[in-house]
Amino acid sequence: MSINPKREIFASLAKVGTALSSSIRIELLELLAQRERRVDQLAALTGATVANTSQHLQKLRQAGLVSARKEAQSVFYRLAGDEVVALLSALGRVGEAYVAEIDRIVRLYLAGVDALEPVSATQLLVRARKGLVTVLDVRPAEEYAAGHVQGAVNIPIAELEKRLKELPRRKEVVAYCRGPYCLMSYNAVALLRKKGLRSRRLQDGMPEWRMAGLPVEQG
Amino acid sequence: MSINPKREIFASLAKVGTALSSSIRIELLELLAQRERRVDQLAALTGATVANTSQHLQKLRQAGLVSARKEAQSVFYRLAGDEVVALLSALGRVGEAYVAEIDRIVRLYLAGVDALEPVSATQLLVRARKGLVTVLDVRPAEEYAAGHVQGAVNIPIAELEKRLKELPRRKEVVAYCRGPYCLMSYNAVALLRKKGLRSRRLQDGMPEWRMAGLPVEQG
DNA sequence: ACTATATTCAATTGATCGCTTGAATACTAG
DNA sequence: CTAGTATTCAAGCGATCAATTGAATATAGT
Repeated sequence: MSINPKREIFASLAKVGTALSSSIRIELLELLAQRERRVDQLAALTGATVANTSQHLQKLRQAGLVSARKEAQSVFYRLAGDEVVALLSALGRVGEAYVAEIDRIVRLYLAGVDALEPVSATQLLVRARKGLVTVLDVRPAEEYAAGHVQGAVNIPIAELEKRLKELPRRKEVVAYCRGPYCLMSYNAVALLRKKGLRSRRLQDGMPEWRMAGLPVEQG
Repeated sequence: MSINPKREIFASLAKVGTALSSSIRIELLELLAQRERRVDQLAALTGATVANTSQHLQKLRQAGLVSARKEAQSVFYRLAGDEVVALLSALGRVGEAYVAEIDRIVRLYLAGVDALEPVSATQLLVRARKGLVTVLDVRPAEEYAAGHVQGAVNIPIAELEKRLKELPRRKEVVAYCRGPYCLMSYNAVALLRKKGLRSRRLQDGMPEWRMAGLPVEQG
């Protein structure tokens, strides 16, 4: 294979990315995810001018994200396919989960960066064996059953507020979930602090814990 | 919340889109989907300067797509989470399905090879457990060591022709590499077929396999 | 043919992006 | 402390992008 076709593929994917780099275009895609619409309708809904909307739509079409159908004077745009819906969904998950959500939680509940300092796995192991901390697994019960940190208590994040009294108030609670960027433990720490308990996150989650060869229980 | 929360969400999604609007950043993400890497390693792999690579990585971090871990002088970057793998995968799917340019590239470089139906992950899992297929990992040895499909044999693509006799001829060989746009498995299938073995590609690669929670081995 | 409607095209301006260069910072090893 | 390594920062330049404006094209109704 002589030339590097990967480069060209990345460039093409980057064009799709570029199509997603404008908030107006994202909004257009969200609107088109509901049903096909005319240019002027989209312009009215987004508040942009018709010409501007038209240009954005053409960029989206060039990137292969939308397609157009002409009827009388009007042009109806629609999403090019289900893959685009999946892409929007994936984008939403990443965007909301990692940028807005963490940012919101951090600003809302956790003043100061130091307050967020996670506990390392080795620290936790030592302190848990001394009985100094409560280890809290906030994942769903079935994931807990498949394997959890030795001695950890399982209270899924959704039930945490109701079952607060199961946690001893005098010990610090170290919460963990699926991994370093799983949000459940952030929310758990936020909630516990709000309720007056001392709480921190485990630096990593279950996969990393297991991978490090640290003690795991099942059931 | 502020005046128009929807606008803010679109804006934050557009930031993620902007992060995906550069071919270098896409390539960085694909590389990081394999495993965490240092800045200078990524610079060498992409061919960009270290400073430029660093700046791109910071944009990715700002968008919440990657995170960094410092060790000694080095900074190791990795994907922020599984959602990012899903996003990359969705991006690739859109590209594959709808972008004419990618279609052209695929036709240009992969004629005759891409016509072969790929094997899905679940199909492979079932057939591998029955001993019906040989699973072949054609990535470099170090990537294989960092994690590979359970039971897979590792023969890097460069050595495949010399080490053909290591593969049983009566079983079908299912080859995989880094992901849907990694070309090594295409080449592997082409070579194996030329040599008279039955062979197909795995539909996706290692990152998707891992994300699906399918069995992975290390070492 | 004439007019109204819907969309696209073309040209412009200000802003942002990407890349390079050279320096600054952070950490390690001796 | 000094030298070496890894990364980031800051400034600058050319290219690209977003939005506006005004005109051009296409279609339908009269």
